[in-house]
Amino acid sequence: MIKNDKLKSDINLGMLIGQIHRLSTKRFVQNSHNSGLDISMDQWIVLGPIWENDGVSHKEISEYCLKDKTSVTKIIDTLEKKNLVVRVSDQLDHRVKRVVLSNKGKELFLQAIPIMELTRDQIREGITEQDIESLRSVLTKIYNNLV
Amino acid sequence: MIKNDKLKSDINLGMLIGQIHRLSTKRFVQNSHNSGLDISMDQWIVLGPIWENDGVSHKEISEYCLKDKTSVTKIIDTLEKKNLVVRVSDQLDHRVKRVVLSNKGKELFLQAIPIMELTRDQIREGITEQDIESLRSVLTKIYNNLV
DNA sequence: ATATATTAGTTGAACCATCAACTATAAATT
DNA sequence: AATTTATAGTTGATGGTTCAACTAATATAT
Repeated sequence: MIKNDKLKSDINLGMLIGQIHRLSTKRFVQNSHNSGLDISMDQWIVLGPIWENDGVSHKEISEYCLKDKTSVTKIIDTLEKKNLVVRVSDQLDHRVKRVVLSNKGKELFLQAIPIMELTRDQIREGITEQDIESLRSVLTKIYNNLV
Repeated sequence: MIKNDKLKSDINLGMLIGQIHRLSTKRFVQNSHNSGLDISMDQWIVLGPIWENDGVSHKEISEYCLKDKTSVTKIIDTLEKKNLVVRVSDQLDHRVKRVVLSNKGKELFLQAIPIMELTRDQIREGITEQDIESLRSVLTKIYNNLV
């Protein structure tokens, strides 16, 4: 049953991607926890553009992180609850909200950088730069098929 | 800042994988919906081993699908609510629960197969078999680093 | 044979994703 | 200038993931 085997192999590829997504997220959170940091993968991802560009809007965060605006709203809700960021209304366009890092947020982000690097090294152990580039290339093709 | 660029590129790779995971899931659900089927990606994934091997246990589903046992419990909860499967206690080992497809479940699964194939074709458009094999190879290495 | 450890599955809480419907504001149309 | 349309962000509902703690049953050790 060639057809069935094909189907199965696709399913497995999809499950592989899903599992890697889950496991790498989990590994980052575990590494953070082992260093006494309380941060989730998605919180880290959303903090990134705020760190790079203090006062960036939800929409910009959304585009940068490839996340839905609803998800961004909710992650910023929890970041705000944890006093890591503050929302500020734009003075010119009252629809947009700009997000600013608190000192606590800056501190956390700085501490999380080496954790991210550690996680990357664990994920990439024994994998060549060529492998990574080939991975990135195929993933980009798939991404473009889906966008 | 070589170091920062490296970090950024890793973040992007992780976000790319996350986004592909989300988008392909979304595409499958949309395609299903367009054909009048009500099924999520994870429900489809869990139905797979039950279809292949009627009466398979939670643990076996969990291993096959690379999903946590908690997730499996909850997905089967919703499958059962939708009358697609039934849980049956094992007669020898009273800890294990075996999951059986209902007729409605069989019917849905059969209808979903072409949807999955369509989704695969959309995802793989313009991508060679070699690309896929190289993708699978690198993903497998990453997976092994994380397990 | 009894005590201990392991295994299979469940529950509740916290977080994230998606959808649809919503508010408020700004931009475009006429 | 008034109406319509588009944009930015929020809310509530449903589903999936993880963690930690739990129940119930089996397997192991002494």
